[in-house]
Amino acid sequence: MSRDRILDAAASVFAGNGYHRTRMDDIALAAGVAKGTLYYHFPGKADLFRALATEGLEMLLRETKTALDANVPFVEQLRLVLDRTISLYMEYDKLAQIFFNELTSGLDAEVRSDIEAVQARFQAFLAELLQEGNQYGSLKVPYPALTAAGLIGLLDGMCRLSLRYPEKHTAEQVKESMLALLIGGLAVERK
Amino acid sequence: MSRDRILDAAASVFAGNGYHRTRMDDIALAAGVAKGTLYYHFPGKADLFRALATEGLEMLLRETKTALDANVPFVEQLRLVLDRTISLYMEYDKLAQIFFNELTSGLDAEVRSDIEAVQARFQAFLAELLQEGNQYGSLKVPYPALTAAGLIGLLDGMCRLSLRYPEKHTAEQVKESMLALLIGGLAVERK
DNA sequence: ATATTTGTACTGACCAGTCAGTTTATCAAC
DNA sequence: GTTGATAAACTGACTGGTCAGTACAAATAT
Repeated sequence: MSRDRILDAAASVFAGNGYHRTRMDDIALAAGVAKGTLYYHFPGKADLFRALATEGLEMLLRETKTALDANVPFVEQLRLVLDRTISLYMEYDKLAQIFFNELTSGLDAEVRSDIEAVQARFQAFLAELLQEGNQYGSLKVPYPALTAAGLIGLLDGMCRLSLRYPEKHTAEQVKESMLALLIGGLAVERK
Repeated sequence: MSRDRILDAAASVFAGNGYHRTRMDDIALAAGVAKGTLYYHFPGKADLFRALATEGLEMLLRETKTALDANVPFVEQLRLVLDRTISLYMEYDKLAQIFFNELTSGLDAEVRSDIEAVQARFQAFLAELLQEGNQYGSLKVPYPALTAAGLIGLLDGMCRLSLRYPEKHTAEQVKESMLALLIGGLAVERK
């Protein structure tokens, strides 16, 4: 099916150039398909992007959830989830940056809200995890939703730096830094 | 000078609509100035945006640096800096989101790199602060640059959520959550 | 005199989206 | 298994709107 070829091509072209700098003609070219075919499968550019983004984010959510292991302490669960998320981010680097960043800007409101909905589900998933940690007494997180949003940003910021200067910071260091921060904070001593 | 009026207007229009959805005519209208005047002062749209972004980020950097107080423990210094940064973010909310997010996407490479340079200076400033904390034995941060990048993302993520749902999360809660995380981490117990 | 500003009209590139038409699969009926 | 018919998939030249940037003569500061 050429619909898949289109999505694949769109992924790499969007990833390489960003939403606005990507022309429908580019995608058609990359997919080895006529421009009209794009519009046969998708109502328009925004919808194509939406399909791509939502499917990608769903995948991230699914993959991350499977990393959970209920037979393990909460802090360890958090570690597993972050580990998986960071790995996925690194693997689908360009695309990940679009999901986490480009969404904010420039898209028509209706399309954006769809994508934000999926993003919100990922955030809610993290928040819930933190909340459970609170209940089981393993964590002490005053505002889980806020913290979940922060975690995503934290992850994004670190991964982005690591991707920009791969020779300076490996994925392992990202995981290490993040975990250290989450578990014990930055300070040497507990007051 | 109408150059300032233009920058002011550009700030609010860019902030409201994002870079791509902002027309030069809009800015001219908002500034109460003829379109030609825009081009009298700035070579083009991208340059206008660049001027705005770099000046804004310079301001952030300057303001944040003045929040420092050398006669105070490092953890407290960190608190001061974050406090100031979060306050500024909240005050210039729309603009801040552009600085932190829109920059990544859609801009021509030459313009973007200018802005990224200023952003990098802010990041470097934070990294240096962390580094000093390490040396004085107050902090234990394995990779200051990485952590600094993460902190910016963390801050951005939390502030964004707080701005989207102001009734749910106040600026104070953002500061509180962030500090709690940075000082002690999420976990209840130290291993 | 020079620098700045205005107003309006214009140009030209760019690009999302269209559409009339062609090809390819599907499936019956003889 | 060939024919013919109907739909599904695909094509690519073309259109139309948008918008950055230009032109320029006249007005107004400085």
